[in-house]
Amino acid sequence: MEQNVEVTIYDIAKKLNLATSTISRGLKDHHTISKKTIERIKKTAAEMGYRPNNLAASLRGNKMKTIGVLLPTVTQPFLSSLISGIEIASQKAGYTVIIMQSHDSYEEEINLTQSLYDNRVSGVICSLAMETKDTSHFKRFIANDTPLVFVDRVPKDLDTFHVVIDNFGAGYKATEHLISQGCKRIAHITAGLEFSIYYERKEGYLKALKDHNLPIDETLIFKVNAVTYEEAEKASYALLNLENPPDGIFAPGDILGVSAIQVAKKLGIKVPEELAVIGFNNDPISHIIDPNLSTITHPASKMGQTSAEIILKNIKQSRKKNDIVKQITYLNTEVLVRASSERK
Amino acid sequence: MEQNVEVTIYDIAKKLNLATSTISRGLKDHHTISKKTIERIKKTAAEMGYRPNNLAASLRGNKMKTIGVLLPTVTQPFLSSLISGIEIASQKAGYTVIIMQSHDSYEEEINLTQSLYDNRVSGVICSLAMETKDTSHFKRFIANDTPLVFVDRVPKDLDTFHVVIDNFGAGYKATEHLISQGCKRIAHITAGLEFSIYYERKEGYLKALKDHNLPIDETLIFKVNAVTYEEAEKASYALLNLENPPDGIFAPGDILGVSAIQVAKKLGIKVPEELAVIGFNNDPISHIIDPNLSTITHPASKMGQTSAEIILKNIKQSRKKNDIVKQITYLNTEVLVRASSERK
DNA sequence: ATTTTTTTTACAACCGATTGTAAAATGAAG
DNA sequence: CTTCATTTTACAATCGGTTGTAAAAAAAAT
Repeated sequence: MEQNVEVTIYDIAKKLNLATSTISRGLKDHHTISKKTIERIKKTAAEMGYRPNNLAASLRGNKMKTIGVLLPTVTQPFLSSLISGIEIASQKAGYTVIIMQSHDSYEEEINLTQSLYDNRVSGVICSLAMETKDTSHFKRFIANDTPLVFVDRVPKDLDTFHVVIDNFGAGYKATEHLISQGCKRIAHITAGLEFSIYYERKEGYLKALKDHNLPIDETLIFKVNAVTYEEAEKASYALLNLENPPDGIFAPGDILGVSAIQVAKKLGIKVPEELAVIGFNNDPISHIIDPNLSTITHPASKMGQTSAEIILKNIKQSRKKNDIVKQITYLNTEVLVRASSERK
Repeated sequence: MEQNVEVTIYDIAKKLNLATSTISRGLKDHHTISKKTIERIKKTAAEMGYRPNNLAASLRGNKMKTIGVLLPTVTQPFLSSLISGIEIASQKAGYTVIIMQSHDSYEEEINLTQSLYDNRVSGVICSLAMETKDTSHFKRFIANDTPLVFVDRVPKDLDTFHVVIDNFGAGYKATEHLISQGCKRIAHITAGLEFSIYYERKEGYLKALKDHNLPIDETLIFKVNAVTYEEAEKASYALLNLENPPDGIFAPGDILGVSAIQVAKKLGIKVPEELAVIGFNNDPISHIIDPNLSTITHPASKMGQTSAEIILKNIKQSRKKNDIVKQITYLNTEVLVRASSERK
């Protein structure tokens, strides 16, 4: 019966009559080890079924080759694509990805932040929980020189790396598109806290109205408590049942936009003729709904890759403090015109 | 300027004039440490900003408190829900989750398997890549007594834990439902390798036809190379343009079902009157498409939680070999009847 | 053949916590 | 005041690599 013992570099050293340091260096092609020895080492290592122990290797540097990812949830299409992007970039660099879900809870976020720290991750990528206002639980990483990237939902008060889209600009573009289709009364659904992504999208919406000399009607702005189908439906009914209903809706999320279309259909309102709708994110549902939902593309996977690359780039130069105090990377978004807003 | 040095139990020991072993034990309420001392230790630990080092703690046991998760991708709704379930159960137990994507590649799966091993994870949850036939790259975990759970896409030749649904039964139920709605010529789309989930669903379909004395028509069975919209569309056109077209389609995935509805609409075929459709998974798109797609529920999050719980339960009893050689856990599925298949 | 240079290998401390065992301190019983 | 039991704390090895430095071996130069 084969003993279930792990092969270590000590075993290889013993077998080859070499020092463990030689094995360690040989395994990673250190220049001070002769090619012949390297070959011998690698050959026997393979024969003996040796597998490196990342734990032991990481202990000295006090950092795992791991990137911690802290998100509200993993089930939203945008966020799962984000993970995918992070994972692809990390995998390439030989880094591993740890995932944690805050479920949009501030409390959980704090705990998970500690857990990531306790695991001595090399870097952290985070999209903030809906509830989070205070971000002092991240300071430990900064003090520790652990690269920290906020993506999409970023804090406004922390000097770190941000990877975002121009939410204001996107809101502006979306609204402008509806205006270009002849909309005069454009409704908007909003969510979240002040200075959140939704806040900025709303600001873009307001600015576009102003720039095109359209009046701002507060009754056309509805705030939901969460971006769910239930809340979305509530919002849609509220807006479409107004005495003076809108002829366009800018929904800052595809769930909201899809819901608007569904409710419009139920109420016998023709989309896009009587109501033009544009969403946000380009989720799969946006091209399933009939008519297909116009939307703003949100480069999820790309944002993930970019975030991971920033982490990786800022890991190495250990010892010396990094000079970059804050860096905001903006990725491009586009208006994707589909049937729900296109008036020929 | 505050020095950026990590606080260790050595620092606490020095400050309190105690041995590091006392600190270590005190921190985890070991019974051999007096309550008074425990309190003192915890208090100063907190004051000094001590945070445990999981790396160091894990080195001795040679296992991180981490569960490795290896999936084809993380962006499919079913799989992201699976992750969510795994993550919730793990988080509760103080375990961390590492995610890796095989992108349905056998090669990548082998590499990632090694990477998980090198990270000394406590357990592995895997849904196999489409391509994978040989599963010897998992033997290392078994030899190592690292709990291994396959979920959804499981191998047929490895003695481990499986968490699955009854694909045969689900295929049978789906088909039977269509029959109950009066369908006589039921088409089926299939995919994947022999003995895959799709294979079993097809077997269920065939059995249902037989049991209801319906003829099996091979022209009504279409095989796609991948479960994508492009392939789905191809399949739908092929089936619906047949000389003798089907009056029902059992699609073993919602993408396939949605596509069938879309193509039917384009061809002017009425759903469900002329064509009843049922999908599989209960993805979000299934209740966005008009008419809503009937489907088979797939308890993704529950499967994830169950998998994680099996891992956790089988981690502890280290040393002694586990007696359980193989265990298959079946979770329930249900036929979710919606408009796409309901004929009043 | 001897010295210098370069290549190659060995030694040993170190990373931060865990844990078996021994020792010391305290309390109870005689 | 002993003696024995119990509680509490300390010592030191251990986990598996990494790495600075010293030493040995081989190659090149004189």
